[in-house]
Amino acid sequence: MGRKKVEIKRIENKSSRQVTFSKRRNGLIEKARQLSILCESSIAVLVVSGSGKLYKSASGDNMSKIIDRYEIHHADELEALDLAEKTRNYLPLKELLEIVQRLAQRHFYLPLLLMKNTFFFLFFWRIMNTASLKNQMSIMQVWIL
Amino acid sequence: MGRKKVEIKRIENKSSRQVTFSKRRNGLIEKARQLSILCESSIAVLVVSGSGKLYKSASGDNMSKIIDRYEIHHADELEALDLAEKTRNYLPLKELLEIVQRLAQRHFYLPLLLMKNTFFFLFFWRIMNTASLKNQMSIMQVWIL
DNA sequence: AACTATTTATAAGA
DNA sequence: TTCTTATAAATAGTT
Repeated sequence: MGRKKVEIKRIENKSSRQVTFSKRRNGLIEKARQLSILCESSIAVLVVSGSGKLYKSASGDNMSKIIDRYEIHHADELEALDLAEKTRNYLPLKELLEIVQRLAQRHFYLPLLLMKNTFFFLFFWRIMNTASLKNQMSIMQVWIL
Repeated sequence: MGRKKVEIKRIENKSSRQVTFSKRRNGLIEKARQLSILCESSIAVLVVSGSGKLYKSASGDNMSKIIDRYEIHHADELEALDLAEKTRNYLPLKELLEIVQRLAQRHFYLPLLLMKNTFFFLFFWRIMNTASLKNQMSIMQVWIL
């Protein structure tokens, strides 16, 4: 799609890498916009450059809603919902914590679990060094006012 | 890029819309993969079809990390960081709650705020009927064990 | 699911 | 950089 065929591998020259990044990033976002309109769909594109700068686009719906949709469809969420099902039968706290810890290795937060007349929030904070993760995990019970 | 030039507007014919959706969706994800490799970047693409089916791709890094990066860069997060700045000076709880409530209309959760030697989690649960949102919002102080 | 005429994207050059 | 243009790549309509 240019004067020469390019191999898909890291572009070593920094300035051509930057030029290509800019061109193709715009191209990608434009393609997303077109697909969104042509086929009535919602599309989120998140691009993080090598230097950490973020470029984003959301077409058809806003970013938060598209990401929410992702979270809902996420396989691990299904696991969490299954967990919610189990907890309705008063899963022992120990087992609950083990499942949470497994999920915690991948996610920032976990969804609300509704048990009897009480909401439980399972949450944790993922830190750079996960060694002390276990100690930073908590389960909190919240009563609806 | 085909036998005829197409206008960028909703394709009315359902079956050609589906065919185009499939072709262009694959094209988009392939473009994302290429950009990721050529320019050493991380790219997430989330596509929600008209019927609600989700298609996703993450290149260069995993989806959770890219979305985390988005959350960090998110404008509202800047607002939250600004909030964190303010709270270092012990913003009255009432004002804090008002800001949280504003943010709460758009987001499921809010980031960790680090204040003094304590972590505060600001969080809420967004429900279908947001009428009673205020009552379901909480601020919790968590001590690192 | 392939094919191919065309349009579109873009690599290199100006 | 921004614009141009030759060429590769994507894809619309067809089979």
